[in-house]
Amino acid sequence: MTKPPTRIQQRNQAAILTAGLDVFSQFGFRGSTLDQIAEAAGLSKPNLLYYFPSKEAIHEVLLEQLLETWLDPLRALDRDGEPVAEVLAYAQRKLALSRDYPRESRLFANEILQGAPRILDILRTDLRRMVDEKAAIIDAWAKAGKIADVDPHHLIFSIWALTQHYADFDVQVRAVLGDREPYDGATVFIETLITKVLRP
Amino acid sequence: MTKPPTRIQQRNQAAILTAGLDVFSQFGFRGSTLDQIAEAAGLSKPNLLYYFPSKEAIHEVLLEQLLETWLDPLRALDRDGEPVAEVLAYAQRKLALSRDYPRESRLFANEILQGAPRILDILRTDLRRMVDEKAAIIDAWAKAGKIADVDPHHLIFSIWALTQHYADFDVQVRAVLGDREPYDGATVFIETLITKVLRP
DNA sequence: GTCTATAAGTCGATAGAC
DNA sequence: GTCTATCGACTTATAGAC
Repeated sequence: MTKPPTRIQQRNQAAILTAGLDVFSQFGFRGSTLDQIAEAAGLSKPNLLYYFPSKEAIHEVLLEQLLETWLDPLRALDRDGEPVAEVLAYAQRKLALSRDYPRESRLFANEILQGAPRILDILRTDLRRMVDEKAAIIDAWAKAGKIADVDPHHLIFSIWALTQHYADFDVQVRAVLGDREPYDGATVFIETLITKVLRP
Repeated sequence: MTKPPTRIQQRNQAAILTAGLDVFSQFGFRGSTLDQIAEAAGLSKPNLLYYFPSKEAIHEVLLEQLLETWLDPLRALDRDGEPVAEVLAYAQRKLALSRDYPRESRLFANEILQGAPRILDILRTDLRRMVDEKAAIIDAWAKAGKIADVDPHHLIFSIWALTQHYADFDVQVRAVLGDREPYDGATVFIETLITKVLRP
C-alpha cells in the first residue's frame, strides 16, 4: 500500500521539480548541481534527496513530464480538417508552448544538444512514427492539390525550428529586438510564412 | 619579445582547441571537464594547462574564433544586389555553416541557452546594430515593392532558426529522417520557403 | 521530515622531477 | 615540454541526531 502524499510532500516535490526545471534548462544535466536546485527549492540538500533518490531521478521525471505534452500539438493535426488551417493551428499551438513553457523547451534543447542520451530511442520510434504519419497526411493534401507540394518532413522541421527558436534563443532575440515583445511579431510572421508556403 | 610557436606548440594548441570544441559544444561550459578535453586532445591534464592557463581561457578563445566568422554571412548581404537573390544567398551561406561547422553552432547554442553570460554585451551592441542595419535594407526593398512586406527582424530570426536547427538538433533530425541525408532536402525546402515568403 | 556532519569521489589547478 | 603526485574546493550521496 502506497500512502497518499501529504500536503507538505506535494509542496516540496513540486518545489524541487520547478527548481530542477529552472536549473537543468539553463545548464544541462551535467552542468547543474544539487546545491543549485536545493537552494532554488528552498530546501537543504539532504532534504531534497529525501524526496528524490538522486539528481538523475529529478531529471528523469522532468523529461517524462515534458515528453507527455510536447507532442500533443502535432498529435492534434487532423487529416479531416481544412489543410492550411490545420498546419497554421499546429504552428500557433507550438509557438504558444514556446511562450508559455520556455524552460521546458530549453530542457529539451539541452538534451538534444548533448546527443539525446536519455530519449534517443523515443525519438527513433515514437517521434519518428508520428512525424511519418503526419507527413503522410500533409503529402496527401499536396497530392490532392489542396496545398503546395513541399517536403512534409522539412515543413515540420521548419515549424519546430521557427517556434522553439523564440524560447531557446530568447536572450538573443530580446538582445536584438530591445524593448519590443518577440511573440507579437512572431505570431504574425509565422502565420504569414506558413500561408505563403502552403499556397498551391 | 614573444617567440614564434614551435611546430609542436602549434600542433598541441590546435589539438586542445579542437578537443575543447568537441566537448564544450556537447556539454556546455559547466558540464565539460578538463579531463575530457585532455583525453580528447591526447594530452595529460597538466600538459593541457601548460598551453592554456585555465578552462575558461580555452572556452574564451573558441568563442572569439566563433564570433569572428559567425556574422560574415549576414555582413555580406548587399543593399545593391537583387533582393530575393541576396536573401536566398544569405540563407544558403548560413545553412552551409550549419553543415560544415555544426560544433561551432552547438557551442553558440549552449552559450545562448545558458543566458549568454560571456557574449550578452556583444549581442546587444554589435549584433543588434548589424541586424538593425540589414533589416533596414530589407525594409527598403519591401517599401520599394521589390519583395513582400514582411517583418525584417523576424525574417532574419527565421533564417537563423531554420538553418541552425539542422546543426543544433541534428540528432533529432536524423532520428526522424532515418537514412535520408538532411541537408539535401533542407537546401531545397529553404530555397522554396524564402522564395514564396518574399514574393510580393 | 529536516537538519548537521561527513563519507567518497571528482573538479580545476599547481609543484616539482625529469 | 611532459610527466606523476597532490592540493583544496566542490559534488553526489549517506549516516545519524533531533
